Amino acid sequence: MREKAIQRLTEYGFRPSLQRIAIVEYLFTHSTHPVVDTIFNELSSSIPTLSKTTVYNTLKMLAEKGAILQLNIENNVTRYDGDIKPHAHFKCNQCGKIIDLEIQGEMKNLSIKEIEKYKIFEQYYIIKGLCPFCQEK
Amino acid sequence: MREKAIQRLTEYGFRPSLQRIAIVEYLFTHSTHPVVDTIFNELSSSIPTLSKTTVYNTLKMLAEKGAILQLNIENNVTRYDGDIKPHAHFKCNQCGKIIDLEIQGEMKNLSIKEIEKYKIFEQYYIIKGLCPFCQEK
DNA sequence: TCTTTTTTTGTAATGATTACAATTTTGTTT
DNA sequence: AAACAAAATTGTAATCATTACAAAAAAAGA
Repeated sequence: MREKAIQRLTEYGFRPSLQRIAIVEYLFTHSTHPVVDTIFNELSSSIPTLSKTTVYNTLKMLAEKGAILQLNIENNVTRYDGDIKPHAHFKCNQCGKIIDLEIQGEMKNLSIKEIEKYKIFEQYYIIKGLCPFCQEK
Repeated sequence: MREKAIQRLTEYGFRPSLQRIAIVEYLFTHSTHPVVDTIFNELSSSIPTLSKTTVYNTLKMLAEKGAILQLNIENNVTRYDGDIKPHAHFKCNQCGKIIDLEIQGEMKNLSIKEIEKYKIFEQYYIIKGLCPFCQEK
């Protein structure tokens, strides 16, 4: 997993520093759409000098170039995802849980007018509503 | 447009108060994905007693029930959209502009596994990258 | 009209994110 | 290797959108 993290970093033109590798590796091993605070807390034990600013900056930087996905599902927290294949996220308005929904077939088949003129770094689909469990109040 | 706003409100079980009508009507007449501040400022002249909290609360409430769309494209501002047909938004990482991208064909054709178990209130597609203009640096 | 409920309002607090300058680390050149 | 330059990291302080809360106003019901 560490190797994969290094590969992702270099592939997108980032130097694979200790901190960056740890952050990307964390995303690869936790498909939980973690927030900055969680990532920071989890990594602090292995990298005691780690600064939260570094986590913020690194994630932002990586997302801007498309090396990871920045998910703005709620309006108060930013979540991150190491899986950059286009996919969908369901947010339950009741219990707040965020569920990955698998998309069958190619999401790229969405025929968007003149999409070839745009250079795409990130893309994702957001669905909000009530999850099966919360529907039975 | 005022009538359409009232209709949208009652349709989703909200009482059509002066403030609510104005807010929804603003969204209907401005497909610019406005932020709370803009809406508040624009409406203040016609409703001098309007409170920003009302704008916040109203928009949040309406979005939670699917009467309008809450767009969390950037991680620092929430935008709103009166158009609740599923559609896509492109955010240019360079110039920051948000562009509506028309989707041809039914977005609902996205075959998501077990989607019928979920009750959907809001859904939208987000694409980030470089717009045609910014690509020529 | 009186009472109850709903909506709106204003201020104060919260908390995630960023700005910034200093420090450390890494890479390069002589 | 030492010295220098560039890049990355760190910590603190500031910013600012959003929410909490309680009071006031408006609307609905009796």
